[in-house]
Amino acid sequence: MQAKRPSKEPEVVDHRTRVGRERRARTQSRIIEAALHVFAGKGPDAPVIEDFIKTAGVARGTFYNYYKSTDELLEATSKWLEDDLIMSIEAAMEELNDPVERLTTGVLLWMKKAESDPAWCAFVVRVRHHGRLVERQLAGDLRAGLRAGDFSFPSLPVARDLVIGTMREAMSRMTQERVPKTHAEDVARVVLQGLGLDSRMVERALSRPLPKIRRLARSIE
Amino acid sequence: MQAKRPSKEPEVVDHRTRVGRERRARTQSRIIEAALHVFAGKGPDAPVIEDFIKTAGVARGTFYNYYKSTDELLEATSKWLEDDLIMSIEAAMEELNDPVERLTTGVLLWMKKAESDPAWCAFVVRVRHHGRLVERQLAGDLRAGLRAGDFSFPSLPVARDLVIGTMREAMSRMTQERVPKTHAEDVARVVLQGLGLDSRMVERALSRPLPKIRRLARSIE
Amino acid sequence: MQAKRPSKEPEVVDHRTRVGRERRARTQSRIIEAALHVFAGKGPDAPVIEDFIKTAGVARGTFYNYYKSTDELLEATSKWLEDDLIMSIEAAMEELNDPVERLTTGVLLWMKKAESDPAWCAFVVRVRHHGRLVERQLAGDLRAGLRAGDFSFPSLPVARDLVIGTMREAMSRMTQERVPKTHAEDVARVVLQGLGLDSRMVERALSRPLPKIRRLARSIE
Amino acid sequence: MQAKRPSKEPEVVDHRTRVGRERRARTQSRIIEAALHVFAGKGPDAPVIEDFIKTAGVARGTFYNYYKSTDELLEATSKWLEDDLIMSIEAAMEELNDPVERLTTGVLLWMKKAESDPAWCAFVVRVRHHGRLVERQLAGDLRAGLRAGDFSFPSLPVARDLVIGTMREAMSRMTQERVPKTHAEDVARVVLQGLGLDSRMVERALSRPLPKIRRLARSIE
DNA sequence: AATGAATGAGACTTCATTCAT
DNA sequence: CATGAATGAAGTCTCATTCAT
Repeated sequence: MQAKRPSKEPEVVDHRTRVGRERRARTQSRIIEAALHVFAGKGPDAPVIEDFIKTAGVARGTFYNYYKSTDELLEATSKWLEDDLIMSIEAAMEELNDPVERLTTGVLLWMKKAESDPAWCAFVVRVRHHGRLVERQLAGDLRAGLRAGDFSFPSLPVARDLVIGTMREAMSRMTQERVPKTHAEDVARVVLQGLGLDSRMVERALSRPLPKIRRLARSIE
Repeated sequence: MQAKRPSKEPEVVDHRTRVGRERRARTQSRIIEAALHVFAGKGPDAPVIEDFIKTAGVARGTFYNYYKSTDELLEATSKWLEDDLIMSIEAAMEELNDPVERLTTGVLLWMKKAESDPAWCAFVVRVRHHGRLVERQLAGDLRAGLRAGDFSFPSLPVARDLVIGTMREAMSRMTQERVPKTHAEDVARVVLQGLGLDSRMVERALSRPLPKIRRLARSIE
Repeated sequence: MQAKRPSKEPEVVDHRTRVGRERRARTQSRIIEAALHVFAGKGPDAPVIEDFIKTAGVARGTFYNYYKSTDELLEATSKWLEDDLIMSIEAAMEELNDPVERLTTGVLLWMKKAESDPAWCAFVVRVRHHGRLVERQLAGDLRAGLRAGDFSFPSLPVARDLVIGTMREAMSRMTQERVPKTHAEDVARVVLQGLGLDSRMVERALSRPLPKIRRLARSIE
Repeated sequence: MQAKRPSKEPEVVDHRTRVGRERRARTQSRIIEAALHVFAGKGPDAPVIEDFIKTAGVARGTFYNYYKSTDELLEATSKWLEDDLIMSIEAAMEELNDPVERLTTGVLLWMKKAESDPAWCAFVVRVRHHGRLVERQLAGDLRAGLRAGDFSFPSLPVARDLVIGTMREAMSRMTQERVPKTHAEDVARVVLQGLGLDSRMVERALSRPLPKIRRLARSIE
C-alpha cells in the first residue's frame, strides 16, 4: 500500500512482455528443431536458409531475428543438443565410479540413444559434433582404467580414436541400414576388447543392468 | 628419338598432335593436383571453381574443357587417388594370404602412407572417400580371420566399423596434431585387439617386416 | 492546481484524456528530438527506423502511431525546427526595418544559434533545410538594400547564393572543426563585403548591439 | 630474329590479352559514365546497383567484376572526374601567376564548365565532391592575394567558405533553373567583392580574356 | 497508445557457366 | 586448347510495415 501509482500499467506491460517472450521462445524452438532435421539430412554445409524456414514454417526475416547465419544456427543447434544430452546421458552416469563400468555404460547409452533418436544420430554423424564434456569424461575414464590395470592400450589418444571412431562408424551405418537389436552391445564389446579388457570382464561389464535415463527421446515431434 | 619409345600409341602422330596431347595431359594433371590440395583443405563442399583455377594457375574456361562441375572433379580426383593407392598399397598386398597378416599389413601401410602424404591423408579424412576395393578386401580378410578362429567379434559390420572408424579418427588427428613415430603400430595394435586377436599373435603380427611398396609419396609436389 | 492554467484548451477535459494527451505529446517530443539528432548525425537518407526508435527509446510500433515514414518524420522535424527558429530569430528581427541592419542581424543571429546549438547546426547542414520564410525575408532585404543604394551586386539570385552559400559552408565547417569566437562576425563581414556594402558601413553595421532573442538553445537536452 | 621459338603462342596470347583488356576498359568506362549520370540524378546515397547496371546496360554480375559496392563506384567516379577536371581546368591555369588573375580565372572556368557539362555540375552539387587539389590551390591563391594587399578578409577559412559556398549554391541553382549568360561573371563578381578586391580591380580582372582549355565538355554522350 | 514478434519485398552478393577471341 | 569478360540464377541479408496482445 505504500504507493498510489495507477497500478494498471505495470500489469499490462508484464502481460505483454510475458506473451512476447513466450512467443519468442516458441519460435526459436521451432527453428532449432527444424535445423536439427535439416542438418541431419543435408550436413552442415549444404543447407540454405530456405531449408530452415520452410521446415520451420517461418518467414525469411524471422530467421534473421534469431540467427545471423547458418553457422550461428548450427552452433546453437549443437549447443541445444548438448544440453539435451547432458539431461539424458551424462546425468545418468554421474553416480558411476568404476571406469570400466562408466565406459561400458556410456557406450551403451549413447548407442541406445542413437537408436531411439534417429535425428540426433544423423546430426551427430553428419555434423561430427560432440561436446567437450564427452571428450573430457572419456579421457578421464580411459586414463583411470589404464592405471587400474583393467585396460591395456599403447596410448591414450589412440584409445580415444578407437572409441570415438568405432562409434561414429557404427552410428553412420545406423543412418543407412537397419542394425540388429544387439548393435549397441556389439559395438561396446569390440570397443572394450580393443581397449584390452580381459574377455571375462567384458562379459561381466555387459551383463550389468543399464541405469535409467531421464528421457531417451527428445520431445520434439 | 621420338620414334623409339614402346609406343602403345598409334603410330602416325604428327608433331602438333603430340604436343597438344602432352599439353592436355599436363593441364589436366595440374588441375587434379590442385584439386587434391583444395579438397584436402576445404572439404568436398566448400570449394568454388575459383579455388581450383587459382591453385592450378589456369583460366576459368580451361577448367570447363576438362570437367563440367566440381562434383565431376571430385570424382576424378578420387579415382586418381585410388589408382595411386592401388599402385602403392594394394599391389604390395597381393602376395599375402594369411588374413591376419593381410589386415595388419594393410593397416600399417595405410597409416604409413597417411604419414608420408599429408595431402592424401587430409583428402581421405575430409572427403571420407575410400574405394570399393578396400571395403571388399577388408570384408574378405575379416571373414577369413573369423573363420580361421584368429579373430573374435560379434558381427562383421561392427568389426568393419572398428577398423575403418579407428583409422579415420587416427588420420583425422594426424591432420591436426603431431603424432609419435609409433602411431601406425599403435593404431594397428588396438585394432587387432579389438578384433579379438590373441595378444601373442598381436605381437607376432606386428613384428613381421613390412613389404616394400612402389612409392609411398605421390610424385606431385 | 490543474484548473488554473490559461487553458486555451477546451474546458471539459477529464483526467484520463488529459493524461493520454500529455503522454502522447511527450512521446511525440521524444521521437522528434531523437530524429533531430539522428538526422544531424547521418543525414536525411541513411537513417533507418531502428535508429529513431532506439534513440527515442520507444517500440517499433509506436513509431508508426505517429509517422508513416522517415520522410514524414523528416518533414515534421524540419517543421518543428522552423517553429523553433521563428521563436528565436525571426521574432527578434521583427522590429528592425533597415535592410542592411536586418541582414547583418540575421546573419549574426543565425551563426550564433549555430554555435550554441550544434545539433541544429548539423541538421541544417546535412539536411540542407531552410524554410521558405527565411528565403522570402532574405530576398526582400536584398532587394531593398539594392534599391536603397547600399548594396551593389549584379543579380538578386547570385546575391542570395553568396549569402546562403557562404553561411552553409561556414556552418559545415563548424560541425567539423573548432572556429574562433569571431566566426559569426567574420562571416557577416565577407558577406556584406560581397554584397558590395561600403567598408565604413560594414564596420558600422557590425558595431551595432545584437537584439536579445528569446532563447538561443532549444530546450531539449 | 634472335630466337627460333615457335612464335605463334606469344602472338596469340598477346592478341587475346589485348582484346580482353580493351573490352575491360570499355566496360569500365560504360559503368563509370552511367554512374556519373545516376549519381548526378539521385545523389550519392539513393542509387541501387540496379540503377547503374540498367543505365550502363551490363549484367548484375559484371558490376561486381569491377566494383564491390556503390561506395567504391562513387569513389572511382569522383576520381575519374577529378582527372577530367585536371585535364580541363587545372592545366589551363598552370601558366597564371597573379593570385587575383588565377582566382578569377578559376571561378570563371569552373562555372563555364558547370554550364557546359550539366552532368558534371549535378554530380559536384549532389555528391559535394571537390578534390584536394582544388582546395589547396584555392588556399594558396587566397593567401597570396591577401599578402599582396589585393584581398581583404578577416580569415582564410571564411574566405574559402565564401568562394566555395557561393559557387556551390550557384551551381545548385543551375541544376534547377535557367541562368542568364552572365551567370559565371556575376558569380565571380560577388566573390571577388566579398574577398575585398577593389571595385576597379574587379572590373579589370573580369575584362581579361579567358585562357583556352583543352575541352570543356567530356566526350561521353 | 504502446509493444515487439513476424512478415516479405527488395536490396545485395556470389559463383557456376557461357562464349567470343 | 586456352583465355577471361560477361552473364544471371540462386543465394544472402535488410528493413519498412503489419498486427495480435
